[in-house]
Amino acid sequence: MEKTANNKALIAMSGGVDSSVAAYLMQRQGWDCGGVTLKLFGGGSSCCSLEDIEDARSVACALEMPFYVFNFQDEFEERVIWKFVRAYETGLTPNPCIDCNRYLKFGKLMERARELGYDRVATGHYARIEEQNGRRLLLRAADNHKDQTYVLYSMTQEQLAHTVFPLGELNKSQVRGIAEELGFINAKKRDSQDICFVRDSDFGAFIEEYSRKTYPPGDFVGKNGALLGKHRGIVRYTVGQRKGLGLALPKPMYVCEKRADTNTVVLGESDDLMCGALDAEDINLIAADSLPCQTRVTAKIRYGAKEAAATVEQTGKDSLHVVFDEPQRAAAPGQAVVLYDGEYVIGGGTIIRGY
RNA sequence: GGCCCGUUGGUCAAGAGGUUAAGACACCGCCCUUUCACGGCGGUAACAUGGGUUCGAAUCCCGUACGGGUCA
Repeated sequence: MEKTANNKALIAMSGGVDSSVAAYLMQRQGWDCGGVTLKLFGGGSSCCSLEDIEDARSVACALEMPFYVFNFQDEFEERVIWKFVRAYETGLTPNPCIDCNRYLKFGKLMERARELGYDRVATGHYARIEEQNGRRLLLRAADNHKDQTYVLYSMTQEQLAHTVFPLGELNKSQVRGIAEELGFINAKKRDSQDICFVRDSDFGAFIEEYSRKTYPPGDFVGKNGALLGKHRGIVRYTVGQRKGLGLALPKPMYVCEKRADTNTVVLGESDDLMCGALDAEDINLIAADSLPCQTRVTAKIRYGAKEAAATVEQTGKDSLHVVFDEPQRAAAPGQAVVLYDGEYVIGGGTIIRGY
């Protein structure tokens, strides 16, 4: 086992309960802790408000640990927001949380932490890290319901080696219980949800405002090409979407495909969304350097999706082909597919197409 | 002009004398959720109009209005 460089850990504190309790637990486990809140976005959204920063500061203060605020707005804008906007423009459905973890929390933040002499970064994610034969493995949280490994699949060995997830063995009510016991100001604060940088959940409006472009109306067409109506701009839809289409049709209709080149949105019935296989690129493997052919896994194609049995094949250095035992609903290009072997995260990648 | 058909919530659309007047889409609320979605639960909301027939009419009959078709 490699030696820990030092016992200093920097805790990423959002101002919420989870990361606050994470800070407390790290301290209790004997780490020499500092707390930091990342200033990621300047707009008036739910993200990084002054109040959140003050909540985090208050907890850090109560725990008598140094507290910092890092201004990562430029990095966040380029690596998360613009990427998000460009993805929507090209008809993809991005997951900004994954990029935020990848580039900000375990990228830029970790880099800065180590410059400041902190060997580890801790966060309030519900996930576990284990070491086996010198390899760091990522495991699902003990609380399956809160498990967040889906948004962490991109972590590298280097990142895992310098990360601690103190909440991995706990469930949410235990965490809230600890926060209440300690009298944390945010013990009862509502869990975060929605995209942190988008106000009012209206991300279509956000994209238009942010990119200073408008996305023109186009056609809704059926599988057979029949014109079904007009859509309100391609960025406002995602594969699998049912609500908000504004069409009165005899059966519930869903977005099956977005064709950015023709500004067309293809609709179909629920069954038309099922797909038995998908291709993924930009992959990251955690459990091994590469996959043996035809690996049996369970796979998730959305954060909240249930895992499904599948067989995966690595088709290139950076690509995967996944075949599901049972067809899956609405695989959306741009979302991640994450592969599991029981509790262990094998890896994952970005879906580029489903069949 | 004659004849025929249609007119149900914001939209589409069931209903064929006794229904709490379906369902879908939309909208609102809640739940779920560190993405976008899906999903679950609940809510608002309609029988074009006047007059009959009937114990009882969205459902049957007549007139009016509007829409569509057809005939010279």
